[in-house]
Amino acid sequence: MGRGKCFGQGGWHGKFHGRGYRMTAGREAVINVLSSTKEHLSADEIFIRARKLNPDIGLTTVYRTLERLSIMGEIHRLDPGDKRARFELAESEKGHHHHLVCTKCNRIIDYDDFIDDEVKLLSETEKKLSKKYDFKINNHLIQFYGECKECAE
Amino acid sequence: MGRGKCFGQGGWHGKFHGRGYRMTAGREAVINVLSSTKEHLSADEIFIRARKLNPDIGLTTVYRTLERLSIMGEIHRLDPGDKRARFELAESEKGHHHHLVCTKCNRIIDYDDFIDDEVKLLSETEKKLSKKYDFKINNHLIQFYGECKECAE
DNA sequence: ATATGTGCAAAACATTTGCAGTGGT
DNA sequence: ACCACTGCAAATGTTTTGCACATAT
Repeated sequence: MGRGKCFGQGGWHGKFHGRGYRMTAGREAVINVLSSTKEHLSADEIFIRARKLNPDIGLTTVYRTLERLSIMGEIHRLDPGDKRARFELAESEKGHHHHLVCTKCNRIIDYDDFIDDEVKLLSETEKKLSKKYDFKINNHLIQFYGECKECAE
Repeated sequence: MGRGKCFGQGGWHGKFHGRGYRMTAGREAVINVLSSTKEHLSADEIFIRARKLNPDIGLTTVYRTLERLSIMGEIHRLDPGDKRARFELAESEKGHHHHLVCTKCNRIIDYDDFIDDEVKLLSETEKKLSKKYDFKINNHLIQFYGECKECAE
């Protein structure tokens, strides 16, 4: 998106501005938190870390920023078994991967092994399903559930 | 509850009894609700329907029954974007399928087309992942997100 | 200038829990 | 008779909302 020299790192300013939204200190803090970790953080955990970067930020802003980013397709929202949503930067930022979810401790492990075959099959399936169900597919979620090695009994 | 001489339909009585749990009127109502629909109902929706079968049932019992059934592996818990969990009988009861989730209206469409290729690839992947991450995989969730035809703009 | 973004406190919401009583085995 | 199960009401924890003010463009 060649739009000159003066927009912030990662083009975030442009991503917001281009859609009629504004880049603010609060949003920057949330994005920096998400950019600097591989963990899958909840809104509250993001809030705690973001406050270190910008002590003025409120939890409400974190929620609203996450919603905005989610609508923009820049983050993915994960809903594991426990009832707090978790968030990660979308694939365009971090590389495509799928998840192993531990049903005991709720840990989420990313994997990107064997992804190529999966993605190939999935995109064929997407095509067929789109046609058959007249459904516009934007995204997919692949998760395996089980017990991680720490939780194995 | 007249269950005749042996164990009730579907062997539910036996499934509970065999694990040291009891079959009760409340549980029967919840199971009958789940058995008689293809929809993905929330706890509250199950409660409303179960109350028609058994007016004495309480919402708490619905939640506790769903948790029990989930632990027993008899139902799957789905966590779509909105924040209420939804439930469906496990594959052993209903046939294996995957999901299309509409991000506008939260409708969930089951599909079982093209499932064979998917399942084949998935079970190979499961094997490799289990070994590599020392993770005991019990289940998987495949969902495509997008817009259903009613919501297409 | 102006509409978008914000923090705060209160509300909304699904889900869980404590407890005393009920009921399956 | 025993202990799992129950409903109720209250508690919990997350996410949302109303509002007056602040701020990016």
